[in-house]
Amino acid sequence: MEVSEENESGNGSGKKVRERLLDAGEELFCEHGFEGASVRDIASAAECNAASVNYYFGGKQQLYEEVWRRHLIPMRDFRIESINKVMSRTNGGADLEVLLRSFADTFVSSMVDPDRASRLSKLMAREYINRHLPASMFVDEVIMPTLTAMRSALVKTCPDLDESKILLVVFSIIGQLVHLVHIKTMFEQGGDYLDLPVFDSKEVINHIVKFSAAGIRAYVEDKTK
Amino acid sequence: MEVSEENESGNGSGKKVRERLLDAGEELFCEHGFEGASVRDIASAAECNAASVNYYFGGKQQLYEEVWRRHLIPMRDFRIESINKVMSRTNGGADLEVLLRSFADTFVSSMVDPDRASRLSKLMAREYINRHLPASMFVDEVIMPTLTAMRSALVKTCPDLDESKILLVVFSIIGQLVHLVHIKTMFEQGGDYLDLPVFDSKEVINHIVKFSAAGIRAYVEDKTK
DNA sequence: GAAAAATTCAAACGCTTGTTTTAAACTATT
DNA sequence: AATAGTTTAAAACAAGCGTTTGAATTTTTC
Repeated sequence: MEVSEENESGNGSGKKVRERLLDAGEELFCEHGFEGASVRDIASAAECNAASVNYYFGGKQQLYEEVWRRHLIPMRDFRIESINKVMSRTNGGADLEVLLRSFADTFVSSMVDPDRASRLSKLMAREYINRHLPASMFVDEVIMPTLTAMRSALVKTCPDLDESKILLVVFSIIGQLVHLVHIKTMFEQGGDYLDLPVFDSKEVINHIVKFSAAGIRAYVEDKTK
Repeated sequence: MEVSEENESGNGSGKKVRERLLDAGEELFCEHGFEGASVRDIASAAECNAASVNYYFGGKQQLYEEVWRRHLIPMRDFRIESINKVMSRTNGGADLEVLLRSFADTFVSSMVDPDRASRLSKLMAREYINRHLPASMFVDEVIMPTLTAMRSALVKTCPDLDESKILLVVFSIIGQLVHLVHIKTMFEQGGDYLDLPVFDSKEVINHIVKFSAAGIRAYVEDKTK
């Protein structure tokens, strides 16, 4: 009845069921969301029985949380590291545009592993809007670290930016990025949006950087006057 | 077996079932989304039998579309009218901030009827991300008219703004507004986001106006140089 | 007022969902 | 080889979904 604790030693070739379930769960949760991915679909993608989800994780919800847990800390570290890299490269007085582009890039492809690069960002964009993780988990591990890292980077980059406005500024940037990811997902999943102009992600990110930099400087100029 | 066509004369006091279903459907779809609102819940909110949904509308999907259809044209007209009002008040050379504020206000409370003011905007923010209407309906009746009205208003307000950038600019504005509505909804629906800063809608709209105006002017200045 | 049509309602249908059960199969230890 | 512990798998379960049915009721029509 109890799961052994020493089954993390993958023997190289064929992964064990628990890990296959995590992989399949990640794939299907990212693609179809929490409700959209059924336990049976996940199990059959992992080539195992549906009951295994409950055997290994105790339920669908816990599998979902476990899928996140695998990537939360690497994601957070990757993000902070990427921000720090920008900050150190320019000795604190970093270029605002460079900072914003770095943040946008890591947001849209928020994993080190390029295979699941854009996958997790879809899941995150969903999670921003339809919460399925415990609030504490998403807020503590994703939102707050992001906010904190961006806050300190922004005050260094724009010393004249009022601290009370940083939250709003980050809100605008994330709002645009989430929207971009959703539209990307929408187009990928098909549907006939033929009369709608196509979005090129690189072009949109260029725009978000420029647009947001100008928006931020509007507040900076307020203070310098 | 056929529905009579002359039951639109509400006799003042108690509405007929068909209309009660539309009202209840609107309420529950807005609050819990398409999948989140069950036919049985809607029927019991409308104080009628669940089978009536199929009797009057042919199914849940058609009820959902009918809920939209009731408000799409008024919504579109209200929006365009609101934009036109701004444009005429300033004889074409409208203030960019005034235009943006008007658009943001009508987006967040996109109905004439103040009772369902913020309700429909929730539904629309959902629909931007999880499509349940036929693509043609949402694109033709919501996205395209919005885009067209904003495009022409923007070219009048900012003659030096490159037309190719307008789509991106509108994308940014809508991304921020959708994000605002979702966060508003999130907070209203509870959950313990106590350590997260509270958003004041008026303050956020003020910010979006200022932030976006600066973002737009970044492109204008490009061209004037 | 009777016949016809429109509407309401409870019940059931067929399907999918997440989860539990139960027994068989495998794996390692003694 | 026997045994105990772990893992798999098919089947069943209970609950929810949208929808259909068919009979009862109300309303309209003649």
